[in-house]
Amino acid sequence: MRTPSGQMSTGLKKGSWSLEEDQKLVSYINRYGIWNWSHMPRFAGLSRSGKSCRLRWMNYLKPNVKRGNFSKEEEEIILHSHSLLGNRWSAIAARLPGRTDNEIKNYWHTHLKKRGTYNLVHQTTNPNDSDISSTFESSDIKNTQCEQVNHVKDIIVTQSSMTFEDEASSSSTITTSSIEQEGDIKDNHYDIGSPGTVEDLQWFWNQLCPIENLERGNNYQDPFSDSFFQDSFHDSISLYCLYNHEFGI
DNA sequence: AAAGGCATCAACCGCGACAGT
DNA sequence: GACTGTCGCGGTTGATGCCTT
Repeated sequence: MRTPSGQMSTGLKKGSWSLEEDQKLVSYINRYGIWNWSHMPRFAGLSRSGKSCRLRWMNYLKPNVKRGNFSKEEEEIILHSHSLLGNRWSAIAARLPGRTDNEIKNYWHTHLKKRGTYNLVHQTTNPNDSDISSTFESSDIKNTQCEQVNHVKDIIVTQSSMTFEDEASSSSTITTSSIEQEGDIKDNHYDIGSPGTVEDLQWFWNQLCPIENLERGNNYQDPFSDSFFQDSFHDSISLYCLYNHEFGI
């Protein structure tokens, strides 16, 4: 890792953090909390930039930061999320409690990037795992599910206003005119509830992921274009919530 | 054992978004 | 609207350890 590279011209230290610096930062934050990253280092007795302190805290010192190897489940979530969100590491990190965007980004570049897609991993590491793929054995089921996803797409595309609350929260709130017409809505909001289990999300991701859909064959229509996913508005969890509401999956 | 290449990952940097003045 | 300060994000760097020759 980076070695302590002495003092900058500004008098700020760069490079790896020492144990003493870590202790200073942790004890200061535990005592006074985080109030201003720019000014905090001086009060904490650190010759570091605010940015450096923030990064150190967020990626290493924060109590709930999870260390160690990624589990298989985490790996799959990263692959799925990346197929949907691209290099939006913070958004991906939001799906993995305890993991930081930096850690996920590093893990992607060092372990997952070369694998390409979730499907490749799924096939190579779970040759006998048929729980998800078996869902698509019947073309009728495929078509029905594809139609359902398309229905969700249509709703989204035709909405003039639609907002999602913080995806990390346990519930999502949607404001849409068509849902309001169909559901029991109060105050123009519809509480969808929990997005569901990991398995539910995996299934839904399978529905949405354009790369996987293409790999399933020409008769399986890609419900969304690539450009659709480039819009950060169309978050996968939120889409799943909407789908869940529409079809009660 | 030594040298060179490669992989890993903590940390840095630049930029954009946002809020306050 | 312009300016300034702060924060967060994503891309990149570079020191270290491991592996191969």
